[in-house]
Amino acid sequence: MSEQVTVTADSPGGGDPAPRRRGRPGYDLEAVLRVAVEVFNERGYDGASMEDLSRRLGIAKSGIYHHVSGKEELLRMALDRALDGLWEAGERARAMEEPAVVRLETLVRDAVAVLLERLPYVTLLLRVRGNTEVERAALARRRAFDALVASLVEEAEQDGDIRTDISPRLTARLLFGMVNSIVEWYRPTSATSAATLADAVCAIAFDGLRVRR
Amino acid sequence: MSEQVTVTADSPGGGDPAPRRRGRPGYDLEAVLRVAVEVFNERGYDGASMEDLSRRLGIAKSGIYHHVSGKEELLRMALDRALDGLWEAGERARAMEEPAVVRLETLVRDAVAVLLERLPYVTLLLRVRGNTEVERAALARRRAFDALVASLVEEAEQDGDIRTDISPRLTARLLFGMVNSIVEWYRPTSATSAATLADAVCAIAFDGLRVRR
DNA sequence: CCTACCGATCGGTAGG
DNA sequence: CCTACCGATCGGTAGG
Repeated sequence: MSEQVTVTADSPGGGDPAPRRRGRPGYDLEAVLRVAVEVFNERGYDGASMEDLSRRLGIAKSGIYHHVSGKEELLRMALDRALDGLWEAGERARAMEEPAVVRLETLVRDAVAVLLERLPYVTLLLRVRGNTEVERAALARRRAFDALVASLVEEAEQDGDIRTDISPRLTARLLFGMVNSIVEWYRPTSATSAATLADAVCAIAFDGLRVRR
Repeated sequence: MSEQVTVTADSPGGGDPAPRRRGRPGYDLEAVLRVAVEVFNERGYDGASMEDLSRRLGIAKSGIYHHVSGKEELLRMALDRALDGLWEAGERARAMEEPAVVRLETLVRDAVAVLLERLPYVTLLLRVRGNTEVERAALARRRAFDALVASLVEEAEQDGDIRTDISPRLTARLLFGMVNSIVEWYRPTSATSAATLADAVCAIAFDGLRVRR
C-alpha cells in the first residue's frame, strides 16, 4: 500500500532501539499503538473503525488482533501512557522539598513537558467522556491528578504565596485548563519549544498579562 | 415512553414562548435540537446514532426527519448557535470606544457568559475535529474568532498595557484555552455564578496567581 | 392544508 | 498476519 508507514521499534520516549527480533518483519505493539492513537485522534475513538486502522497500517483488520485483544485495549494502553506521565510528574512535585508555590510551578512545567512528549496520548486522554469502563477508569485517574493539583494550590494559598480570593479547586481547574488547551493547537512542527511554552503558561498564570506601571 | 421529555417551545435564549400552533402536539425543531445536542455531547457526535436520539425523544427514528434533513443538519444548527454567540461578543468588543486591554477583558467576560448560556452548544463546538464539510465550516468560523482575539491582544501589547514577551497569538490561545476549559467541568447546577467565574478567569489572566510582597 | 409522526425496510458497514 | 465470514447496527427513506 502507498500508505504504508515507516516502522520503527523505538519505545515512545525515544529510548534505545529494540534488539533485532526473529520472525516476520512488520509492526510491533508499540508501532500499532502509535498508529492507532493517530487514527483515534483524527476520527474520534468512536468514529474510528478497526477497518480505518488496518488501512492505515497496510495490514488486514484481523492482523491487528495478533497484537491486541481489541479496540478497547488499544484505548486503555494509550490512556495509561498519558496518565503515567502526568502522575509521575505529580509525584515528583509532591516529593520536592520546596514551598508549595514552587512545587506547583514545577508541576506546571513538567506537565507541559509530558503533554508535548506524549502529545497524541494526552490529546486522546483529554477527549475521553466516560462511556465505557476503560474510559471511566481513566477519568478516575484524572480526578486523582486534579486532586493532587488542588492540594498543592491549597497549600500555596495557606502559605500566602498565591491569591486566596479564588478557591483552590477553581484555581487548579483554570490553571490546568490553560495547560491542557495546548493540545488543541500545538503541532510538533511548530517553532515553539517546550521551554518557551512552559515559560508563557507560568508567566500568565503566576504573574498575569497586565503590565503594572 | 417513560423517557418522554418535557416539551417547551421557548427559543434558546429563553425568549417569548412561541404562539400556540395548530396540528399534533409534540416536539418542535428547537426541542429536537436541544435533545440532540445532549445526546451528541454524551456519546460524541460520531458515536451518537439517530436511534439513540429517537429513543431519547420517545418517537420513531423517521420522525426526526420531519424536523431536519439529517444528522448533519442538527450538527450545523448546534454549531451555529455557539458560533453566533461568540461572534456577536467579538463584534461588540471590537466596536467599543475603550483601550484594547479593556475591550479584551470585556470580550473574555462576554465569552464566559456565552459559554455558560449556551453551554451544550459551545461544548459541542469545542469538540469538533473537521472530518466533514459542516465541521470544517465551523472550524473556519472559530479561526476567524481566534484572529479577532489575537488582534485585540496585539493592540493591547502595542499600547503597552499587557506584557510583550509572549506573542499575541500564543497569548490569545492560552487565554481562551483557559476560558474554553470551563466546558470540561462546569455544570448548570454548580454554585459558581457566571460573574464569579469571569472574575476568576480575568484575575488569573490579567493579574496572575502570585501575591507580590 | 398543516404538524407530527409510524412501521417497515433499503444498501452498506461496524467490531470481532 | 490473511480469508471468509457472523450477528448486529448504521443513517436514511418509502408510503400512509
